[in-house]
Amino acid sequence: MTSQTAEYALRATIFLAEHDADAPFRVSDLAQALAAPRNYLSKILHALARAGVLSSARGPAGGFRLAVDAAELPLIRIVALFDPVEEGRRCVLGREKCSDANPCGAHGRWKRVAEQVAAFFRTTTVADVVASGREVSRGGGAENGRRGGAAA
Amino acid sequence: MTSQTAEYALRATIFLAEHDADAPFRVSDLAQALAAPRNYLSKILHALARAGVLSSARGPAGGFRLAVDAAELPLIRIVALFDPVEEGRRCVLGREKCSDANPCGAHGRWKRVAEQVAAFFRTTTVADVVASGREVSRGGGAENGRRGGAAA
DNA sequence: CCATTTTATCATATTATCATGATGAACACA
DNA sequence: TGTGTTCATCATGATAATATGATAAAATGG
Repeated sequence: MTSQTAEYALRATIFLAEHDADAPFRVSDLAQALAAPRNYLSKILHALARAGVLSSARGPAGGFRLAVDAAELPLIRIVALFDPVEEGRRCVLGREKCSDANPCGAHGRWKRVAEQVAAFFRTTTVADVVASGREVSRGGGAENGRRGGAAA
Repeated sequence: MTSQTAEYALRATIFLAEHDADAPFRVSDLAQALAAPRNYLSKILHALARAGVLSSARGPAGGFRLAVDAAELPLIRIVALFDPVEEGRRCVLGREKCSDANPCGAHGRWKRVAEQVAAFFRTTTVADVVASGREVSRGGGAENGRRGGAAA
């Protein structure tokens, strides 16, 4: 449904929102926490930073952090950077020109479903996901912290 | 949402259901009608035949035709041959183990949407798509026939 | 049996996605 | 200034999806 790349981006952003700390997170820490390839994730994080979703800083005490309010950050803003979400409403049958005016046989039925998918990404914010996650992990949590001062 | 391959399969099957004729359709004719690569489509049609959705015959007067009642043929049966539809209900965040018991923060919201998508493929039949297509093309159709052979 | 028509299949090319390793460039601090 | 830390970027490889071209195998009709 979404590419591996977009999933890494989502998980990284959500992780940063969950662990809002004083210090930013390094790529290595994020890569380990998310079980994602380090340099690959680096490129993704960079793209998120360019898009204004994250902020990045180099050098000691550098790293990535959330640059916007998680409650004002719908998932679509993250996913759309990597996956063609608008085309997500493309024709199920792959017809180039499938529209309300010139619909394929599945158009009406599919449109309703596709709109639900689009709405999910548009209306769900990172804060929503974080809240749902916390709500559920009552008592089970244990999400290891991993971030010392300089980690040693 | 679905792979190119699955889209070709859907369109080919629907085309055959729409143009139910005396004579079967050759790969070349289908490829041209669908604007799909010939040999690639051939493999796809073969897979559909092996799965019992189509029947195939070689030699002169050979080709492909629908092997089952279009009204008894849900789209899932076609798509599932090429795309991992069951995993389509996988976690949006790409977490390996995301379930009702151990959900990610987006699980609840996403589950509802994913179920709608799955239901679309399960409950929509090829006959439904054909019917919707006809209903719409009142007066505009012009779907060029292209098949000399029998047709008439 | 032979020639023709068609599907079936194989070998290979192309492209996009996913990933790794090496190097460059900014930053902090002694 | 210099050294080490970190992000930024480049070059390359691995893999799967998509596609093409050539050939084999079945069917049909002479």
